[in-house]
This record gives sequence, C-alpha cells and structure tokens, in this order.
Amino acid sequence: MTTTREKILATTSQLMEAQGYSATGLNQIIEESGSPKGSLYYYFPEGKEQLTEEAIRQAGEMISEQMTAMLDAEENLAEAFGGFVDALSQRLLSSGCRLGGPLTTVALETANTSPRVNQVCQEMYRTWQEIFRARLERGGFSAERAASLAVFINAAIEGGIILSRTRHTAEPLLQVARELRLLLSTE
Amino acid sequence: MTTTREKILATTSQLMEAQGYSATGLNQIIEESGSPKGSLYYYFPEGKEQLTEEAIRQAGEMISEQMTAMLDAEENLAEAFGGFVDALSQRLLSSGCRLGGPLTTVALETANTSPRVNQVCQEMYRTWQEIFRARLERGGFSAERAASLAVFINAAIEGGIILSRTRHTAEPLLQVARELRLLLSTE
DNA sequence: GTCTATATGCAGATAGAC
DNA sequence: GTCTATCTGCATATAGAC
Repeated sequence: MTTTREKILATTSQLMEAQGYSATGLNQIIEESGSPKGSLYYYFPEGKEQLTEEAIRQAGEMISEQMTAMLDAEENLAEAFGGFVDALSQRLLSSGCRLGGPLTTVALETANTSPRVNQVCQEMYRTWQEIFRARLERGGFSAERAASLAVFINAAIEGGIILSRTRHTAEPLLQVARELRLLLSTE
Repeated sequence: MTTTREKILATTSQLMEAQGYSATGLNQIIEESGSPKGSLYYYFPEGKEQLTEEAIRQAGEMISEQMTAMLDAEENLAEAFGGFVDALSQRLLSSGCRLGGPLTTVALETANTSPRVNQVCQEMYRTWQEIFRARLERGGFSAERAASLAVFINAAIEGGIILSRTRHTAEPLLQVARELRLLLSTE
C-alpha cells in the first residue's frame, strides 16, 4: 500500500536528485506525485526542509541497503566494488543520465544554507563510508588503510556522478569502476 | 583597473561557487559587487545564462592556469598531483569550506536545465582532464592509461570537494591528495 | 485529510528617463 | 552607462471551509 505521504516522499527524492533543492518547487512535487494539494503541510508541517530531510534519509538508506547487499554478495574485493559502481552507472544510464546520486546535488546546495538538510547528508555519507570501510577491512586492508580508502572511494564515485551527469554519458562513472578494480586488485 | 563588467563577473563566479546557480539571484550579485544596478543587462543582455556562462568560463580558466603551472613546476609525478590537491584544499579551508570547485555545484544543477551553461562546464572539465592526461603521459604512463587516469583523478577531486563542503572540513580532500600520491607512486 | 484561496516576498526581465 | 520603476510569474507558507 502506498500512502499519500509515501508518494510525496518518493517524488521529492526523485525530483531533487534530478534537479536539486532550489530548483524543485513544492507545487511541482504535489503535481508530479498526483497527491492532494492540501496534504503536503499536513504531513510535513515544518515545510520544505523537513520534507527534504526525510526524503534524503529514505533515499540514502535505500542505497545503503543495496550497497551492503552487493558488497557482501561478491567474494572478490575488487569485483565487489567494481560491480557496485557498475550498478550505479546502470541506474544513471537508464534514467537518461538525470538520476545519479540522491545526495550529490542537494548536499552541495544546502551545505552552507540549511543545517538541517546538511546534517542528514553528513550522516548518510558517513554511513556509506562505514559500509565501505568494513568491507575493505574484511577484504584484507588494515584498519587505517581501510578508513582512508573508504573516503577516497566515496569521493571517486560522487565525482564520477558529476562528470557523467555533466557529459550526459555513463562513461566517466564506468571509468571510475574500472580504476577502482585496478586499485583494489593490485594493492 | 577593474571595470564594472569585471566586478560583476568575479562576484558571480564567487557567489555561484558558494551557493549554486538557482540560489544566486541577480539582485544579490548587483548588491554584493557594489555595481550600478542598471549595468547588468547592459553588459549581459541575454541575462542570467549568459552571465553564468562567462563567469564559469573565466573561473575555469583561472584554475586551468594554476593547474598547469603547479603540475609543471614539480618534477615528481605523485608530488605534482598531491601538491595541486593540497593547494585546492588550502583554498577551501581559507574560505571556511564554502568555496571549492567553481564548477561543481553549477555543473550539477544545470546539467539538464541549461544547455548553454552545461556546454561550458563540459568544456572546462575536458580542458582539465586534458591537462592531467598530458602530465601523466609525460610522467611515464601509456597514452591509454593516462587518459583513463585523468578522468579518474578529476572525479576523485570533485568528489573530495563535495565531501569536504558537506562535512565542513578539509579532511576528505586532503585524504584524496594522500591517496593520489600513493596511487601515482606505486604504479 | 483534503480543499481552495490567498498572503507575502523575491525572482528574472524590461522600459524609458537621464 | 547608469538609474528607477515596474511587469509578470512563481516561490513558500498559511487560513479556514468542508
């Protein structure tokens, strides 16, 4: 069952992923989700920031789950990460290079303007890095190396998303996948 | 001599780097630059998109020059790239983690909404990657490996900027610098 | 829970005086 | 070249009926 509240949240994260925070209006969210217009402030009385916070958290946690599942399913370390980034670029490609990174744009836009949204973005990035770190340590890296590499991998992926979305091709992100495979198999 | 036109351009790229495209209003640009209000549409008759295009190009080319200079000045390959990223994080830090990457935010925001701005962002990223590629080839990498690594390095840097701005610390970008040093000295 | 109507403000852009 | 005034539209948010 999909409640009105859930439809609003799903539409919000999708639109914000594609357009960013400022460019996404509440009217557009209502319209696109086909939700009753009066419901938005009923479910999210604190307005756009509250709505965004919840949407970002939900989208971030969905990625976390997919990430954990994929990294655990593959025994080989390099292939585990390579495969995960391949999956991301698949998602990017099948959306016409519009979707890619539910946090990326919003995190940048709100870093210095909305403490509330910034907080949840920090939290999500930390969660992802922790998942990476744990998998790297399990794959044989020392605690220290794993922690540093986790941040680096996170950065490479986010940057790959920027380049792919700007160039309207999955190629940059696929190159990131290839380089990560090399990096993790040689070390 | 700083003309009115130049002041408007400089203020635009600075504000957009910190706040993004949508969040930066023309009124704010006028106000902050201390420019005569009537001048904006005199110098940039095609409006916000034209202004942004020129501001992004100017800022991107400034980075290109600094990049070329720094990469050429250091003989050791790993240190050349490491030092350049260190310099970026220095810039980020001294702006209170607000500035960092004149393209990053704007490139994401306008990727699917303004062909004109998107075009110049693509152009600038290509230019940077070409500079990286040439330096990597000069440092001993094959043509093919250099091209692929150049994109990867570009991605890691842009992603490091996202993480640093989100977390309000230079640390992530500094970690990128460290990992790049490792990557380029072992291969 | 959902509706309509609306308050309020700022956005980008334009016109015309000087 | 610069200024002021203004058009038009959409943004977030709120009030109150049903």
